[in-house]
Amino acid sequence: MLDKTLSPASFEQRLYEGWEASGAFSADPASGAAPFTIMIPPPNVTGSLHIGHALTFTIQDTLIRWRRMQGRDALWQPGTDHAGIATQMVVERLLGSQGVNRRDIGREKFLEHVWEWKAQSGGSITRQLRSLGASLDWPRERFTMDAGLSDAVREVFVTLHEQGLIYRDKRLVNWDSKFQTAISDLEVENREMKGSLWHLRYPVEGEPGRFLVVATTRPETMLGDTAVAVHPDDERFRDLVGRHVILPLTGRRIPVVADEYSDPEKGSGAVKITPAHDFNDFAVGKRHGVAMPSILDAQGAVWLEEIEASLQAVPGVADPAFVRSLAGQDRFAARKAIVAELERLELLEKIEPHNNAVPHGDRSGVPIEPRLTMQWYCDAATLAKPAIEAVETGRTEFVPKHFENVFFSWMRDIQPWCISRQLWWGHQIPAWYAPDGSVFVARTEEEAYAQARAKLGDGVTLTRDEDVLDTWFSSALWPFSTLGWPRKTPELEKYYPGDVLVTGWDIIFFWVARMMMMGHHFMGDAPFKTVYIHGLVRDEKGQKMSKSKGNVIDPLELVDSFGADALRFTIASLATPGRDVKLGRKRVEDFRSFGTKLWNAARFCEMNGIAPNASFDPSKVQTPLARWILDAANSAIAEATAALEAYRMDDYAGACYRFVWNSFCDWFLEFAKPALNGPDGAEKAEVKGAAQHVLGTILRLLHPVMPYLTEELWDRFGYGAEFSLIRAAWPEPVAVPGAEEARAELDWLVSLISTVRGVRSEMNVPPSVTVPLLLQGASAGTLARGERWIEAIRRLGRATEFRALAEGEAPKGVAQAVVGEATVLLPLAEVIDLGAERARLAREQDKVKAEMAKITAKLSNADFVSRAKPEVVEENRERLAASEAELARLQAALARISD
RNA sequence: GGGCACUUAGCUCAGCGGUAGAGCGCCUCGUUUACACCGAGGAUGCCGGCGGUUCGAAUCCGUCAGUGCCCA
Repeated sequence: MLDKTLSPASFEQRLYEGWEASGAFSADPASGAAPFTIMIPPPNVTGSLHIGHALTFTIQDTLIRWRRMQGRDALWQPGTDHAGIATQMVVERLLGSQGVNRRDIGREKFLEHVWEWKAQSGGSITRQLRSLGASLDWPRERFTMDAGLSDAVREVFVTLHEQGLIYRDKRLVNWDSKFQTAISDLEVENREMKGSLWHLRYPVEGEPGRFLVVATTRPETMLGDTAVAVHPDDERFRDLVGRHVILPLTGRRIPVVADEYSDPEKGSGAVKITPAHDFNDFAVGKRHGVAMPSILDAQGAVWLEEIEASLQAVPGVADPAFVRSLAGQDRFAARKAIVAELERLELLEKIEPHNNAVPHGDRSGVPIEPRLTMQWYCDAATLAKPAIEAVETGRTEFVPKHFENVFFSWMRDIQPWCISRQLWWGHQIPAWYAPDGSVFVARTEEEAYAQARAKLGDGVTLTRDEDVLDTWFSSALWPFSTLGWPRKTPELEKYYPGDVLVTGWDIIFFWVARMMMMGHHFMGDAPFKTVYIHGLVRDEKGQKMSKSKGNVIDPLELVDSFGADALRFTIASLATPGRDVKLGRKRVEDFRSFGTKLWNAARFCEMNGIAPNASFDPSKVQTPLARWILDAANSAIAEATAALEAYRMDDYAGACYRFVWNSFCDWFLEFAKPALNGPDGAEKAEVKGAAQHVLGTILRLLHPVMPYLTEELWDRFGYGAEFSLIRAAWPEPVAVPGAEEARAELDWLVSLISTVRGVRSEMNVPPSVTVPLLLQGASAGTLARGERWIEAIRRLGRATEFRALAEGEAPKGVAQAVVGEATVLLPLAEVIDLGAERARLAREQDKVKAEMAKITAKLSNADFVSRAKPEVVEENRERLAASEAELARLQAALARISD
């Protein structure tokens, strides 16, 4: 016997372990079944499960479970990425708390600590995913630093290098001065900051007393200025182009150049050019061939080595001693000192308040410093081409489609991808340097030495590049590296390309773009056919969840409180493609009742001896009720399947919800009660047969989104062996004889009962009062139906009998309502207020009249009749006729009580 | 500054050319033996504004306004 209340905690863990132990999550490369593959976008190994994960993995698990039930050989590839910066940061902090600095213990020792950390606390997310019910193929779990995946990384690096698609270059990078490494554009977030615009006076050479005023948000960088740019059309500065100004403090003589980058509307109209510390200035500097000295070191402190030689004393303008005093000062301290010095020299024209977007490292939180360094780059533009083409030709499709624009705009303007990172944790770059600076890129050190000896002779000593690769470099290979590439494996053969990548729109550039670039280049095909983009989870007010705001909700806590199924069903119901999901505890609490409803319906079935019956044949059913519910189940199956095919989790959940609650519980079980309470016989047997069949269908239909509850009921009822629902067949519509007539009959019955209930409620008839239903103008068919359903009508319509109004019978004080061709009279002389009933009927009439007026207006429009589709015109004619008939019946009803 | 999305019942959102919907909330009623995480009934909308296309527009097109996001 099922418990009176549903308690998910009592079975979730047991079921998960049962599935896992039985191998239900495992793909089988040897099977002949068509594969269905989802590559988990590998979460960060340092991460723990947050609500955004719950969203994305619920969607993925729902798709995987559904396809598995459809008989596909489902592979859902689990694993984590090694998260270079994040992991190194975590371990450094840990060591720091023990007073250990990584530089003191050295690279090797430090990496031992990282692996130790990983073994102990890394990947807790994979354990947490289990409580969500995620049916990942755990024995296949991979980590981007695994040996196999590392081989893939080396292979890709060397190959791309050989092909000229990976190269070293000295360019500006986003430098994170906290972690002292280059980071990607995508790891930079712009923060709107209140700052200032400093207007600085640069003395014009050869014209004492004349200044060119430049406006800057970063006065400290002026030490590295090598030009001033003005707009070529700007009359104010035309005579200065080609001449020079004296850079204050350093005394350097720098040219005034004409460049369209300078915006005459902004600031003073003249802009200082610091090529080594600003991306725009870098471009201007390149155009004009000026020097590019760096003036900050890796920590963001003033560094004079590259400008020392050019320092020159200029009375009242420049003093090398002051500049030297700045050496080693932090960039922000230096700013203060420089501004003060300029002010003292009266070279500071003014300071304006100014808001600007300041780039910050998304992990370090410190302002990013553009820095000119030698790094490894990947020619992303070349790799992007086939990926762009795949989306253009529809070989890879985005759902929803408009996200393709985001993808295109990024991919078509993609910059060289800086792939080296000045970290210890990650894939060390397979490049070795000879003392003469030659670079040898090879799969192994031996190979590198072989190359080096061939070129430089025996006895050469190589040192390996200290840097590691961007974590995304290895994640980009995930769709094939996890399958064994570069080895040719059965898995690679069978599961590449995958079917769908599921991720949020914020990650299009990271996973989607890079996986596509590498997939096309190395596998000759896109890594997935569909990219399903979902939204981000926000709080109930639509705000982004963040620890600092304190508005995060913990999915594991929600699972504890309401069960994994409730959380999953809530997420599915709210997951409209591409739209952000506003989610709070309350929403999950509300949706929990759906699981309870299903549980109780099952419990009712159990109490009535409804049990799995394999010999039940839905094509043989006779009763309208069985036919009707089986037919409705067919519709639900069709709707749910279509919704899943279209990645509409909300529609899928909605279709299940409506069928279970509104069709199965509200009407079917209620209509079944008389038969179930009645004597054994063919009718009862058939109702029970239909009930068990439909309950089984419901469990299978809901399993992808509510795996635990459905499996528990499946097992308890004995629809199959323990833990077998996960592998049960996805329901298919069954042939139901006489479905159309059954639908007509049950629709009529529902309409009759609803109408009677409505009238009673409006007339304030207490439920304890039961009355006869007297039919005026009812057809023989209707009367026969009433006969058949008398028990249900009594029970649900609070009626004593259902019969035709006798000839000459004229009960006083009736409430009336039109149902189909008939009018139902409820004799309520004792309880009814005739005035109220008249008013009610008049309101009904008004409604019908308004409806008629609308339709009449349409039909009397000649253009409508001649131009609209014939079936639309016909439909309106029918509706008008129906309304006219209803109005006539209402008028008759009113007349009946008017005297 | 460029681009994208959104604006429908009190709230959260479906619908995207042919009778305005759901869930939650609200109001009324309810010990009918599955379920109060329930049942029955009810109210609530110039579908952001203005133009246009169309026989017909919440739905298509322009435009304006507001909101959010991405890129610069």
